[in-house]
Amino acid sequence: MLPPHLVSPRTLQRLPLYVSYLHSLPKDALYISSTEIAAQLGLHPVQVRKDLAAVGAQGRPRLGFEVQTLLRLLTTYLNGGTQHSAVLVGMGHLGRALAAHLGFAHYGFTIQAVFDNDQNLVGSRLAGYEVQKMENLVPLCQTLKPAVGIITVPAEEAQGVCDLLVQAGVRVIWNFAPTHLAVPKDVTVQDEDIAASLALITKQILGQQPSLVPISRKEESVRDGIL
Amino acid sequence: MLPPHLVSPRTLQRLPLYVSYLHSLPKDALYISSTEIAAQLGLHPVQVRKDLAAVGAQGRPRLGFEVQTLLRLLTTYLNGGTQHSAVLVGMGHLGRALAAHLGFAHYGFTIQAVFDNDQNLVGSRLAGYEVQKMENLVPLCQTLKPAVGIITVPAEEAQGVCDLLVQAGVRVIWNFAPTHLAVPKDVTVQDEDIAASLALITKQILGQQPSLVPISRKEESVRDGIL
DNA sequence: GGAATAACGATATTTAATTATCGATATATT
DNA sequence: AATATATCGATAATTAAATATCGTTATTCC
Repeated sequence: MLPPHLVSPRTLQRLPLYVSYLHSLPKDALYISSTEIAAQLGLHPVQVRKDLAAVGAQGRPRLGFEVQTLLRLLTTYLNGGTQHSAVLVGMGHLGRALAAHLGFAHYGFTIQAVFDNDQNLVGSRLAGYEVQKMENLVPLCQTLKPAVGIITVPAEEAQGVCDLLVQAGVRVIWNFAPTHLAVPKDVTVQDEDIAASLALITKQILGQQPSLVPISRKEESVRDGIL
Repeated sequence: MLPPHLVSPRTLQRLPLYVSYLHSLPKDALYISSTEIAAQLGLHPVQVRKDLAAVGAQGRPRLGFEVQTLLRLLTTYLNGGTQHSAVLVGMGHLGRALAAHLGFAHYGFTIQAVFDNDQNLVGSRLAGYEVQKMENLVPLCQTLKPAVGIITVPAEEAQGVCDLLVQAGVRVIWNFAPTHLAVPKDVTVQDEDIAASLALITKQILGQQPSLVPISRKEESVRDGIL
């Protein structure tokens, strides 16, 4: 019943994809098969079954998986049943987009405070949050104890902001600045590197790279049937 | 001399990381070793050497790799020596952030046109681009023939925009909307899924997932020495 | 009610990616 | 000039991920 304690990172990253696909299903759909999910998402049916098994889902022969049960399993697994707290530093366009987006609490995150060093922004309300001045960052974080610090400042300022967050006790950093951050080894940084994605895109354009979802000999016939 | 024609996706995604790290080096640094790069970026030295070898770099025993040569090899490999064209649809906060960001042409991309369906935005200049109305999308794309279509509209509108881009002949889609897009099989979609990243972040918080950069038995001593 | 079948779940195989090992080399040091 | 050593580059071993295979099951159709 309980999902195994170690789900591979690759599987983990696909889980939200299933959630979004399940949401797109007509309301009266009771069951969905791994075959169908795979065909729609361009994945391999066996991979889908393994991914779903990882969160403890079980299907029925000939029918597939119960949609609502599956959704529940996935979402509770993904946010661990609890809401996580975060602070966001840098209320430029990217920061505002993220703040508004994550504001949709169904991602399991709650933004507790947002910061910026622009005096014109400090004190104003953006995306529903009152922008705090940078001087408040360390003291506020020390009391709020956010689980994550989100960095959406220019590359040049990112390391400084990171240091402040670390100093304030934040141990997980989500870095959107296009630069590498040095942190103590008990702190983890997850880089959201657009350059890495661009690299893939570029190779897609040049057609020199294999597709991200490589088509195997066996699957070809299946995929041909999609469209 | 010429880089091998197939660089693995994982390697490809790390290349920009090396670029950014090399840029952060002091100007008078002539050589850099894979050992040092690995230590700073939290990677394995062998992996770094293999990655660099993939773009044709060669180092010197005891010294490492010539910084400037390495940078040149990486950047020319990454953008294939040419500039790529793109159009961007959706000039909300995310769209503006991307437009401004990619405007820095050193990513090898040129944004040819930006679109939005908000009449208040159409005609205005944002991030240096004059916002076009949606009606212009298909005809403009047919003449401009952009290599990539970037989608930064709300999830509900993404499929419609995607269909228009496909109709206009765009064959590579970079999708920032949190939804899965259905496309003909000669079109590739790269999803920039924030939910997938969030999934990793959440597991980081819960401490249930292995680190993204797992620490091997052998490397532990090296990493301990970083800080 | 019985046969046909679509889909599951478990196991095995294959492929990709990472990490380890080690000889060769060129620089620095004595 | 000789020696010690840091680093490379190549190959081998390991680990992780994806895909294939196949027996089982429960539904549907006859």
